[in-house]
Amino acid sequence: MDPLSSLRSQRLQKLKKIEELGAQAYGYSFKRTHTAEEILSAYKEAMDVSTAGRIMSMRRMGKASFAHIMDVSGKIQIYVKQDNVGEETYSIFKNLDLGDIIGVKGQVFKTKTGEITVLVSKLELLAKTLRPLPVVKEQVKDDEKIVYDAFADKELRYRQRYVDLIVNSDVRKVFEARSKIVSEMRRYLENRGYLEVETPVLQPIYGGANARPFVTHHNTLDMTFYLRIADELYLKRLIVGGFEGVFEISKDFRNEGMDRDHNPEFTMMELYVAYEDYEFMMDLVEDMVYTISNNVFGSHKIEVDGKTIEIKPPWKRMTYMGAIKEYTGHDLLDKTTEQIFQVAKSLHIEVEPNAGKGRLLDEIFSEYVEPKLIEPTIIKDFPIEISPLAKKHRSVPGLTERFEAFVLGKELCNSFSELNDPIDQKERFEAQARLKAQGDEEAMMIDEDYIRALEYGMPPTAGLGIGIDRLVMLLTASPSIRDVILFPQMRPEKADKKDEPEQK
RNA sequence: GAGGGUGUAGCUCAGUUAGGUAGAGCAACGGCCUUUUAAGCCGUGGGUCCUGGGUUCGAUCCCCAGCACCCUCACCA
Repeated sequence: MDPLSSLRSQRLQKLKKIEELGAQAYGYSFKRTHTAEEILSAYKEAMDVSTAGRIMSMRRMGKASFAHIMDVSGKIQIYVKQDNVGEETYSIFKNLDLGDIIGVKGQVFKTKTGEITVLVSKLELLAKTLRPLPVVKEQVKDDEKIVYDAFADKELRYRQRYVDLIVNSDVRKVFEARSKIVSEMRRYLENRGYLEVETPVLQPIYGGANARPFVTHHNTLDMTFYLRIADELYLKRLIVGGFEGVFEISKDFRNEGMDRDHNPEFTMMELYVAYEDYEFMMDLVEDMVYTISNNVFGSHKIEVDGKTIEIKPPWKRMTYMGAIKEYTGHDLLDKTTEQIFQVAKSLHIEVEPNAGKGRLLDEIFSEYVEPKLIEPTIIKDFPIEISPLAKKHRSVPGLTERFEAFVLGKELCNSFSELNDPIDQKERFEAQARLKAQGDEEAMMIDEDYIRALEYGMPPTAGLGIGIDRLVMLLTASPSIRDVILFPQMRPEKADKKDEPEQK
């Protein structure tokens, strides 16, 4: 027998003993009067409480034992004494393991060492564990938590997030923060009167971003659908339809590489506001991120790698070309493709010989500018070639009214004055189609229905897309997207003999 | 896609300097123990050393291939 199943069978034995003692191993409900944290904060000598949680540590000394049980609020120590609970319950207790979930009733007291503890008078098993929990020990010293033998194997933590959440309390904090961030964002947008809507995930024509899609098939219609790569084109159809402020918070799917910043499915918030432009959106995004941070963390500073990032508006603003000039010394506005090509070469950027202007600029920008944008910075007026859905700049030819905000060298959001000229939009789509024909798998498809919608007239509109995962990474100082996604995408687990159901 | 790293007990890790099938702490099991607290004391059990090949009398270790995860770069928002 392998060791894991021997640990399991020991637990199965205990389960049997407990049942033989007439107790139930899997309860139906348990009425609590206090959470662990409430007991600590409401402490009064001899206060009666009823609380429940998972056994995280046990110190047994013959006929009396201490244990800590943990619920969502924290940990509380319990003291189980045979004289108090009776022999029968105590023998049940002796068959409990770390990880078991129990409910207890009793009076609160302070031990010699001053720890608030429940002196148990009644104990009920609510769920018996069959698998051993990773044993993590903690010691609190001068407010600093020292963790011994932390459950640290990232692969196991991501694959078995339930275990990670049980033993690594900071993990839950990240996801609680994530939930609050989304909820604060929703409230922020609703307070401004914008309407949350839902648009299709399954799309016959994908669009709104440059990315390769997931492909699927509908049986009854016998046709190909794509999982959306963006919500954009549907949301703007709603602006055509007369809504004046709509947003959607939802999953997008991109069939691309996975790394620290990319998960195949990720959460996006897109917002469209009629009669506004990108300048309006710059102010909005600054204020929104600042407000969310304040409301969730009570702070507008972020500590990362020993750096302190101030996110209070106003953020630094630069033009795209201005930023390239500042960080490379080259003024590329009004330059020809050939001239830009030469500059790229002189900057030691590898470029394909037939790369277009937009591509060249994008390479230079990504290489020389992006990594420098540590403090929150808004970069505006992007080249038209890489902005097929953005409105032409009102005064500078070749540019669009598009901006992105960067923090810690990474993009935080993407926004523009939306292109509402159907003829211009059609030409942009056609340019994309030519790129696609040349083999650019990420170029956009022509969406005739979207053009038709624009032909009915879309008011001037400001649009914004903000990646929720990356915003959460920023605000929680998480180094990997996998740390802010509960169940990140992983390669399938190898079939593990140990995990096969036992034959009985 | 390229390079590097890691993979040993349920968990965290040693180790095999030079090839002879392996150790610690915690957890588990048994005994003693009715206010302890990262680990009370004594004892016991527990391993396909990631997988598959090769070299060898013999491989956890050396060689080759593969898999998973991590890091860097590339691709990519």
